[in-house]
Amino acid sequence: MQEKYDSKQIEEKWQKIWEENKAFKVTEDKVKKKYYVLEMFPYPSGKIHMGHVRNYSIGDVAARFLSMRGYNVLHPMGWDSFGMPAENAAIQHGTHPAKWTYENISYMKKQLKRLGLSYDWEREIATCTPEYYKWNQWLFLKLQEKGLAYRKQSAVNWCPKCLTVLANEQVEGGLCWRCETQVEQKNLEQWFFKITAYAEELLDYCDKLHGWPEKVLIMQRNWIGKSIGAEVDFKIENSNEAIKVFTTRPDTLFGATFISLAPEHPMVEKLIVKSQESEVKSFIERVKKQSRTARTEALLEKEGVFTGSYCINPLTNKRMPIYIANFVLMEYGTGAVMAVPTHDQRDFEFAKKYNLPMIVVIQPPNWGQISNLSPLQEAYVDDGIMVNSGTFNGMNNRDAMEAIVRHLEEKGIGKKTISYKLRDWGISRQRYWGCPIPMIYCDSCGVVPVPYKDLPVVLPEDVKLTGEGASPLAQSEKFIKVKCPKCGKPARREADTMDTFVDSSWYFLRYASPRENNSPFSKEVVKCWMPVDQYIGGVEHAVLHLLYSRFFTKAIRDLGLTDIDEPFTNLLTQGMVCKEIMKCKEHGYLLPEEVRDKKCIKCGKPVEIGPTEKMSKSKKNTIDPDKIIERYGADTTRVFSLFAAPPEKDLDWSDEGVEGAYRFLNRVWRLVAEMQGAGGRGQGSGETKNPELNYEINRAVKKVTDDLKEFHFNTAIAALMEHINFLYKYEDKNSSQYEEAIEILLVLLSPFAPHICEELWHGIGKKDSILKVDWPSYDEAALKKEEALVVVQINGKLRGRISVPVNIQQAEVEKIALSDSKVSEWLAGKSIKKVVYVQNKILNVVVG
RNA sequence: GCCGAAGUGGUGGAAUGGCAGACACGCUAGCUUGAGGUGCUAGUGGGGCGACCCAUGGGGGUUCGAAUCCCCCCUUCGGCACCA
Repeated sequence: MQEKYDSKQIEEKWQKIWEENKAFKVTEDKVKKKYYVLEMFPYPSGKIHMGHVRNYSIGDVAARFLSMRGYNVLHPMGWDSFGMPAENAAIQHGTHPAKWTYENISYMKKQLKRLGLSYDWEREIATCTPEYYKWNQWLFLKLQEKGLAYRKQSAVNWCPKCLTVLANEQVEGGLCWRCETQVEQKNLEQWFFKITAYAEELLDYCDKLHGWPEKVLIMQRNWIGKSIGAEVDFKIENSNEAIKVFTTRPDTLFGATFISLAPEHPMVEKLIVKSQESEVKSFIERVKKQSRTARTEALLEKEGVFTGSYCINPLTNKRMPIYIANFVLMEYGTGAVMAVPTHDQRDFEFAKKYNLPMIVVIQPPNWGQISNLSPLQEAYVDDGIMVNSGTFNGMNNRDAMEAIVRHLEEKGIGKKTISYKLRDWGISRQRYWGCPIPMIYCDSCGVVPVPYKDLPVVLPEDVKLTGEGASPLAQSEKFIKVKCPKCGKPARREADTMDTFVDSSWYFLRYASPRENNSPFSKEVVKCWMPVDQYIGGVEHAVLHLLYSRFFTKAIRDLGLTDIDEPFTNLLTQGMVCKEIMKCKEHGYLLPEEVRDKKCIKCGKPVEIGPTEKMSKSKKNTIDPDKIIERYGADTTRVFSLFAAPPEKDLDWSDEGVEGAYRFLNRVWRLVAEMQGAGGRGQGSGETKNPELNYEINRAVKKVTDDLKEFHFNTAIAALMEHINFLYKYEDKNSSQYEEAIEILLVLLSPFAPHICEELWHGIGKKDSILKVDWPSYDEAALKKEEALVVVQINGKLRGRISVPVNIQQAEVEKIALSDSKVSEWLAGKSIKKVVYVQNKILNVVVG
């Protein structure tokens, strides 16, 4: 064995051997229990970044650990390879998106292999291949048959930079999730997936996903946004029609004094009275020009205009002026709001501005004190007792809610209703590099699905990408022109492609049988592997990919293709990889090489250092994994990224920390190399075990095992460091027991640093791969000590430590403690009031 | 504004009711080395000569005992934000 640890040589050697031996190939197994470990597959953007390294290191340790514990582990990898960057690269440099994508895949795959990740590469998939996206199209057709994919005209989010429509989930604070451009509204005819059909089930199962972080579930629940209320009809004065309103506060109905409509409400036209016409129309024009973001900005001043029409409050029979208000959204509820200024802050502000009547209908418990405050300073939105509400007076408002709804139902003018914030998922994208939507438009037959036998609808290669105009596919005559499958007359293909989130909504199923070519996946094989036992990825997909995948899983189940309700049993959302930023007042963000002695090398001005932020190219605080692997090796890179912080927390990059991880592996190397150098290893027979070393071996096994089960990688590595520190100091290095301790060290460390452990494993004479070794078990008896260190407290303060035989009676411990000179000093002249003893741990003497 | 998470040495973090600071980084001293680096040994929360005292964002509480549980406040980060 070499004296010096040469990470590069070792890592290349073992990666080659593992590949040749197909060490990570996995097939279905009837005997072993399955375990499916999955990390979110990457978009092939060019190179992997530290976030990937962290994500995949976590997954790899989990996969290797479970595999050594006897599970049959499915651990696949692939590429989310449709998407805009490929198309943008094509526009800028003229490279075809396919070429760009496949080159990136090839480079990134090499990078992943250099990390020594235990993927079964025979299961690799790429969503941009016709073999994959054929099944996207197939699933689309199935959903369309079931009415879960449909086409409609509606206002949609348009990103002017990406030149495409975005789903609601892909707009973050009014900005495009990808490029942070202000999103605009456009009225377009688009394809939608009916995710709202699953709103209730998606919400319901949030309570059953015990293996998910509560944070993610809360975000999903909020996104679905269920609220229970009522729909109420407000009859329009001098008309037979009524305005339907959704309210979560039917208890305040007696206090409703006017109605607010969204500017887009379909009845607006009919309600405008001649005298108000010009004013109303100019208001609507003005509001429609505002972006949706501006309109949903909570700080925006509430504005409106009177239509001139009235409706009638069904309970009070009072006239209610009908207003159009800028803050009412057509997409939510019915696009019409019954305004109760006394018990809703928005209505309150609106009513004050336009001098509209206010009637208090819920009395706060402390009414006596605040009744003097009239006129009201703000709306009272909490619970109380009903007043000014006819026969409902005196009831508590919670009970009144139900009573009033019942009353409305009896009169046939209202009903209990549930409303959701979740909208259907718009999936049409006006871009080239995506999965074509398999639909045909025929002047005679209308919208016609592409027959299953004609799948896949292949992306044409001859499209010129300019970044201008509408869907690039529309420009390809060859693609667009098609015969109608029904009547044979000339027809046009759909020119939009699917949102790439469609591709990633079921890829985890494809891994089970990646080469299946009669269906998206083999039903039987999927049954063996699904659901994913452990899913790992960034929290940024909390309501994007993770919600879409849940929806797809349920829809696929209802197509009869599986019987799985939820795709991911356990979810780990890892934190971001951060590093401090460096900034020069004149030159902005600086790379480390642009800073010398804390000064900018361009202008010599002092550089501001910190705070730490998520690594990003624009902030110039990234670290290239290639460079770290080149210098320290994959094992060090992996160990550092797992040791520096618990997986769900943000990780602060530290060059010194990497050095520390490297030092640790070097210590492991030297320790084993020295054992070899010493030549003699113990005979093993007839030796008596050293109790301290025996304890240490079992302690390490237990600690690392327990920590790995909980994904506490940082403390597991710390335990291994303690183990090696112990072995460095241990004197009898020629015993077979010491050799056992070394073997245990290598086995326990191997999921984290597989290459060095494999090399050393063979170095100490083992013939089989360390991958095949069973995870060690520990001897509970060895962890029982004969003596226990009992801490003696007096009034809760530490006053002494005594060593006692384990499990002796409290009285005995007290006797020993009280005879301890230090303890007795503290007790002199005091009377003992109480003694608390926790076995083998602590003795607390309470004195007066 | 609402919801959530977090706040512990110079730093990353450990301890989820029982010895606060495991492990690592950094720093200090010594040894090794021609030197630098590496490696090894020892030390390292603050205060005090000391016995000891003080310390887990701040304040209160529960408990024999609180970083940990409860209440109030402060700060930071994340998510949602006119959703009727």
